[in-house]
Amino acid sequence: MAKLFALIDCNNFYVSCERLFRPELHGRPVVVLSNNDGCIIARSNEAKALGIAMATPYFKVREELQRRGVTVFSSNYALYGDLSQRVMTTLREMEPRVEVYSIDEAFVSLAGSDTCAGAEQAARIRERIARHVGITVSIGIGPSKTLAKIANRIAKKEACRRGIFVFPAEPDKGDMLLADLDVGEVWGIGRRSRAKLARHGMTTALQLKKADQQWLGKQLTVTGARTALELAGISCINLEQAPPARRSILSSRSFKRPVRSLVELKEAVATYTARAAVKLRGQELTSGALQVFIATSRFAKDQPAHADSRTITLPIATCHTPTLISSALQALATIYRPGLRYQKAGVMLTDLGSRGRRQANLFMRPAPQGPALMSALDQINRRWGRNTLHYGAEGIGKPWSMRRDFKSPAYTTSWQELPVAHCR
DNA sequence: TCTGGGGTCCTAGGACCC
DNA sequence: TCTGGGGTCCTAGGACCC
Repeated sequence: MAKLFALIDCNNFYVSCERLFRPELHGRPVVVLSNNDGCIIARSNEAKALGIAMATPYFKVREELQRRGVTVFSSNYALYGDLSQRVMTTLREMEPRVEVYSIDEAFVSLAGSDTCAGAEQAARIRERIARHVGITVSIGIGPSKTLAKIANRIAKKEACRRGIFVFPAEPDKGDMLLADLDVGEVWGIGRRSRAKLARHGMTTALQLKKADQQWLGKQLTVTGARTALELAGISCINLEQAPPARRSILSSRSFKRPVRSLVELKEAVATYTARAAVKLRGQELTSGALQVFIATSRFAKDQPAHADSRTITLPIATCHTPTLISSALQALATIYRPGLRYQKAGVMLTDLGSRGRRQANLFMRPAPQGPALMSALDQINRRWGRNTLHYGAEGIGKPWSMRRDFKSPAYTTSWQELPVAHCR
């Protein structure tokens, strides 16, 4: 059976989420910032038209945005995550084979449909998500995931496509599209690979498609060779309906302002560890090793730069927050250097295993009250809000915690912040 | 003052074993 | 006056994605 994929991608997703509750912002320029209000990571079409580039540092354009009447939001992941789930649920009601690829994208297998039937189904999906959730999506269809991605770009860019584009089956038509596409726009070809290919005179997707497989394997490893096959319509990347087991859990943040003292660094590391542990338990996992890292700013050229990390293997795989915090603080103490201006810290949990079957340690016994205590803590925080109960080690004032000056309310996930409709 | 966070996969190279 | 070869496992670093 011939393979056929659709890529469903939410348009300007974070901006669309914010606009759902601020309808007066339709037709106006809007941007959403990354954590710590660092960079611009989502733009409305109007903002794109003003020439605001993706990933621009906010502080560099703050005044310009103000002058041009651009509305600015801090990231509100509680809101985006919730709306993402609604989009995916709607999609699953219509399609049996769905791979959720990111917060705003999903692949669907249309194997067995011809492209015509596929396009009709895409129109129904698009209409239903708009009606049920209020989010507009674009849909690209192709014989491989990579071509579905390219089709999606075209669906989004060319208004005449009405949000849906099928990659043409006729080879010459397809090649014309690929000849027009910068190779750096192809899924899987990043900045480095693009530069490398350019050094060999290859700049378009069509050239990549026609490149010699062996040569590609040597230059870009097997992944690059696979991408070329995908461009030729030979599907090499399968639909992953069940998400693969997680291999690591990371919690890290930049600070609002540089941190010098070990005391504050300890608070931050304890906070991130506690947050990672909540994620760990949420997925019924334990961690066998933990890595702590700290770094100064990459951009402060006049300051001494330093970055270091330390990995600790835990005696027993665990999801017990106090155990993890004490290991993390131990690791931190070995890498901290006084006198530096640290900009960022993080904690990564690795060597993850499922909670049910973990290797015991002959010489140690897990704290008997641990699991019950952790689950009580998680329940209380789920019910009453994330910081209802927390560890003393996390600190109280947290003067280092990230900047979020323009955050919208948690409209859909907090009773206190529900929008209120006024009737007259 | 102010430049995100959370992931995965692949490869090279070292350690170690027989 | 010579320093094999094959295999596995682990880690660090590079590259990519959204």
